[in-house]
Amino acid sequence: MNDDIRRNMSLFPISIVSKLTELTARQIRYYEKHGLVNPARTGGNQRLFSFYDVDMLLKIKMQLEKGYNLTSIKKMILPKEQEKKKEKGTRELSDAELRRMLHREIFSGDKHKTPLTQGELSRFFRP
DNA sequence: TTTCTGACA
DNA sequence: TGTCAGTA
Repeated sequence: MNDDIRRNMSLFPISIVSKLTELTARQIRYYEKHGLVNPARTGGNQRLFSFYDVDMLLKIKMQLEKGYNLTSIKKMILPKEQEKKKEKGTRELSDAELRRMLHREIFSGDKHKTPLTQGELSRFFRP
């Protein structure tokens, strides 16, 4: 299995993505409506987000914190999304490492909350 | 129980 | 953007 597949494999529901990105489900759905992310759907019409989507949301959040409004961000990100999908990654990632990291992020009881920031996730694919 | 869509404030 | 309703 290569990185591209892993990156685009849909894995988590909105609740998980919400925790990972610290965005509300409302915001995530709103961004999707505006085409900033394109999660897959389950048979029951549930959204399934991939690492790619999560990374994208983290970038959006970054810009938001920089003071950009959604429409500016949309113009910045939508064109870039096309380029990125063409990029080729050859890095072999450690599944164990990735799972440990995700497990910590997803199931950590609010004790040692370590929110992900832009790049934290993508570094597993592009060292 | 969780998520989904649409709608109002 | 938060939140409520009515579903699936």
